Amino acid sequence: MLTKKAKYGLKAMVHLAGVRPGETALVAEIAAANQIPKKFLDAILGELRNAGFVHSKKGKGGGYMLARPPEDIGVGNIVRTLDGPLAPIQCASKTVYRRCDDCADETRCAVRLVMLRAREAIADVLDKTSLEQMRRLGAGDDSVRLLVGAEL
Amino acid sequence: MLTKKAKYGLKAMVHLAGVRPGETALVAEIAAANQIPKKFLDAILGELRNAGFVHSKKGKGGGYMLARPPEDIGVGNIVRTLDGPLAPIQCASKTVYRRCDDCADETRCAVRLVMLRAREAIADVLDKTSLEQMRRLGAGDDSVRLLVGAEL
DNA sequence: GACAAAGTTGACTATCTTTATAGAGTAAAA
DNA sequence: TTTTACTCTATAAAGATAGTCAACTTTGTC
Repeated sequence: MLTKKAKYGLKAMVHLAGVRPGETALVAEIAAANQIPKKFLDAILGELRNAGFVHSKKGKGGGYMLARPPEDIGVGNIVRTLDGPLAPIQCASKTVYRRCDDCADETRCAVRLVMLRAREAIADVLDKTSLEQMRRLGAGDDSVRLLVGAEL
Repeated sequence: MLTKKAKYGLKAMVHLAGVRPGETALVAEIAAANQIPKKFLDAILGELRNAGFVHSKKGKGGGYMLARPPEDIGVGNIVRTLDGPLAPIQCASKTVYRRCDDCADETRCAVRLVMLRAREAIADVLDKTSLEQMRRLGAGDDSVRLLVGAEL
């Protein structure tokens, strides 16, 4: 389950992908537009800044902006930054693998073997979708739908 | 992210799928074999019983057993029982859909539209894998691998 | 057959960690 | 000197786990 942190973070990133390049958006503005508690969003954007996804500027005319064009930002990596690995279980993660302490032989752990496949499936969606594609989905731009996945 | 509850529950179900039909397994036994805190497993098996996945018998010779043959139990439904919907986000769930309060027009919510695809991908793995297939994966039975998914 | 004893699950509480949020105030830029 | 991001602390809810005792079921024994 995606936490609210990642959900809010993704919404904020989509918002930022929607402002004209070079311009900034205020935290208060993003929070109001997306119904996100402002203080929480403060912390989330802080993390995204530390991870290098966004830049910030203080003072009048300040705010947040994307650090890179939205085509170059993968949705999966945003989620990883805020919620940790995509894998449903740590021992099935490729980026932040960690052995389960409650597993004698992990090569034969049925749960892990199934979750490896689940991880693969999730990553296949999130890592192949860019922030820009995600934004267009929400904008009702049908041209991306085929790229991202079948119509539901 | 799968909670420990679901992880432990799945391990217990695999364990139960491994005992001879008609026989039971003790909570203490399952807990020891899989390194699960016994008390926690008590509660988990209680939920699985209420959901109709397992039967329990008290007293000497008692214990837990599967309520149905493991071929008829979907991994996805076990996870749903213990952790709730598979969808990373409630508004993308098909079984327990609930509207996001922080979303004006959900048909245009970029986050939801991406997560619908993620949900689809997860369900495609977990709902098409039976408990028996999962057990065989862990048992090193290669014959199921092609059915369940590509080799990793 | 009655009854105690032992083996089990089941239910209720309590504690600790993580998630989600709020408040008040600090630092920097224009 | 106003406007904005940033930090620090605090609090409430949910998840994860342990402890205690109650309820039930078999099994032996007198």
